[in-house]
Amino acid sequence: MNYIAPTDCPYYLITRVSLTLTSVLKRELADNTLESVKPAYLGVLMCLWTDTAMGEMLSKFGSDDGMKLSELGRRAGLEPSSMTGLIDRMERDGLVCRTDDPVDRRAQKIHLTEKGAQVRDNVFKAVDGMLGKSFTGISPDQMDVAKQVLRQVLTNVNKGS
Amino acid sequence: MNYIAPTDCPYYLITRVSLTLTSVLKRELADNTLESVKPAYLGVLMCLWTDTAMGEMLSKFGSDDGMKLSELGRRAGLEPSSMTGLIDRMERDGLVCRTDDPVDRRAQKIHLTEKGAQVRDNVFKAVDGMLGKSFTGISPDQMDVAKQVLRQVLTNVNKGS
DNA sequence: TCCATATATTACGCATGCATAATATATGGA
DNA sequence: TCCATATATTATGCATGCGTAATATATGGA
Repeated sequence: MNYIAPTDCPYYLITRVSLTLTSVLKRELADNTLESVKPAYLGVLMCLWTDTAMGEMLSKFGSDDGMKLSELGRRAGLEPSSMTGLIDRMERDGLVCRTDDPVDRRAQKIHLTEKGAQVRDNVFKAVDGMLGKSFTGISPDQMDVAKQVLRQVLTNVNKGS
Repeated sequence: MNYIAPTDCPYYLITRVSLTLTSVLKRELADNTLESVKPAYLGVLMCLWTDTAMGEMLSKFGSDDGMKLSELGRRAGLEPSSMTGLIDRMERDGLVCRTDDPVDRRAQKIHLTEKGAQVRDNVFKAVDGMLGKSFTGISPDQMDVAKQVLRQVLTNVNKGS
């Protein structure tokens, strides 16, 4: 019969969990009055928050050089063509803004807006809430193995590129 | 600094692996001259193949009652509103067809076409290829733990619904 | 200086999924 | 029989990502 239960197929499990976690995150964000923050914004926001923190640590208060759209895409793991729409939506939702790169006229710099910087702590709360609710009943050891497996998949597939 | 490496965040890992596996599967399907089979079709096809096999085992050769669109959605884990477009595309690509349900005039029955039945073995080959390439270097024990973790997430989140 | 090549963005179309609302049909009582 | 409620599908719009092609700008030699 060759019948395979869906929950035995790793592909089914992973795609389903991915959608599920995104859905839970969306709810957590809404519960924290963060309707303007979509799950897909996380990668970009993390990069910009980290970058800003780095800048402050280096005593460059208020400098905010911004980050190139292409560099953001590389760090967040998204194709350039996916970035345009993403940054469009984030700009529409008031979290970031674009400026021309003063050095490279092909490029744009992406900056956090004041709002984009302020939502940081609440977004972390929402993410923690999502992870807490979703991963209850799972031991740290199990979690480690699971993460290792997922990392291995990324390594396997990216080996050729 | 509160900096978290992307590969330490389970959410990042899972969403990334989900996209990666889908991309690998798409390539495998293309390599097996199965351009008309999109990754998203898998769930529905599996249900219909299984159902047909069951029917044959019960000596109902050629009966093919088809399966209700709503029932397919339940089994594949998709919302009804996601099913319309999916079945539209599968019909466009020649893998299934709709007929009216003779018993329930609200419902439609979805049937495999001849092509939809024939691609079965090659689709299994493509899925096996995708899993093989993606999960090399992972022991059965690790795999079991990973699957258990993913199942637990689905259980945790669906508990309330 | 000038061209071939590389890089940064954007434009467009497609695939997938969800939520909400509309429509048609069933179904279980009053 | 008739209505309130439930179920099956579809229509619409949005979010997310990808691939390909077009456009603008950089850059490293000849």
